[in-house]
Amino acid sequence: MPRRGPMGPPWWHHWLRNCGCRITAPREIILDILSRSPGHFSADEIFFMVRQMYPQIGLATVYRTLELLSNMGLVHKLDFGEGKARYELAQGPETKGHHHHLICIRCHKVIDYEEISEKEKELLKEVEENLEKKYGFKITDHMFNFYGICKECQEKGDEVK
Amino acid sequence: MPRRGPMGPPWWHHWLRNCGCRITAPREIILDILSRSPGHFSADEIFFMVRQMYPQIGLATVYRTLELLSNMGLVHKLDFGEGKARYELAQGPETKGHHHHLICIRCHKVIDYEEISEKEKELLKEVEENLEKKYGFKITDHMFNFYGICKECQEKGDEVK
DNA sequence: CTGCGTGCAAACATTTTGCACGATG
DNA sequence: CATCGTGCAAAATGTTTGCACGCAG
Repeated sequence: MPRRGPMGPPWWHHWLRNCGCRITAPREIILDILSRSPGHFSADEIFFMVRQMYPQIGLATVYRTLELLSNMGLVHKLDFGEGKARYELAQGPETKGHHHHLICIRCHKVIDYEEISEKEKELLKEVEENLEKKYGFKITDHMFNFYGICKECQEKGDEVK
Repeated sequence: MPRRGPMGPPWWHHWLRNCGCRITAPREIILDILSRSPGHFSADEIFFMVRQMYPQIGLATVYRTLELLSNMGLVHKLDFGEGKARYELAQGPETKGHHHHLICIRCHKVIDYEEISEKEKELLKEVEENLEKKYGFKITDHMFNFYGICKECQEKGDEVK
């Protein structure tokens, strides 16, 4: 069921092979679902989505696959302070390639924003290059979070109890 | 034991009062410790540090206090993918006010970096103002993470197993 | 045919919660 | 002196692991 181009294997096959990993149904289905679903999903949300196409899957496999993909840099493991991780595709043909969030520290609402100016893009590239040089890192991705209090929570006042 | 200025109460008293919270020994000690310890600490690391000054403290109180401080925006709850949260002071007289991390997706090593150019500072301020206007958020903090593969892990090759 | 990957269930770790007592303002 | 906050222990939750079977390469 993975969506493919006019023909040939899905784009992620070379990622898996390059890492010495086998191509299996659970991996294909998880990647397929992530690649066509924008947003951040918890492991059990992914579990339920995958189960609809592949009912015999186990939750442990979902966790193992997500960790694998995360170690490959294909998937981004996120934490918004809810006590469980969330995941999103980090790399892919249709990925915009940046993950910028506005997170409310009271209600944990998350807003994705996409706006990014040319100036920012340039500066970002510069910063990444400096970091790579200085620390010997091979940077594959980034995530910018802004924390604050959302409109609704501001209206509730400053009491924190 | 909290370190105070020449006289008068520690700087965080007004934060607590402003939120309608009482000033108690556990809260004072946790804030005191965080404010003089740079770095990111897990709940139980903080628990052990606090216990040395205040042995009767319970781990639950540490969690409750950290959540409180996090909701106030005084403390930053971080997740580097280790399966437990880490905390650091977000606001305070000596806080540099930015939390920028370089995170290895293989070994989860975290490098804090402090370098930030004037150009970046300006742009950041601009971006924050735009976001506040556009989404009605009151931004209190931010965190920038760059993900990649550290020098050591690069040497181990691409196999991810 | 040789491992690697999977499903299941049990184990683990961290974090949260209920309750009765004690401290704060 | 009325609550709010705390300590303890138990519970809940999310995530990891051990093992035997099955499939990819």
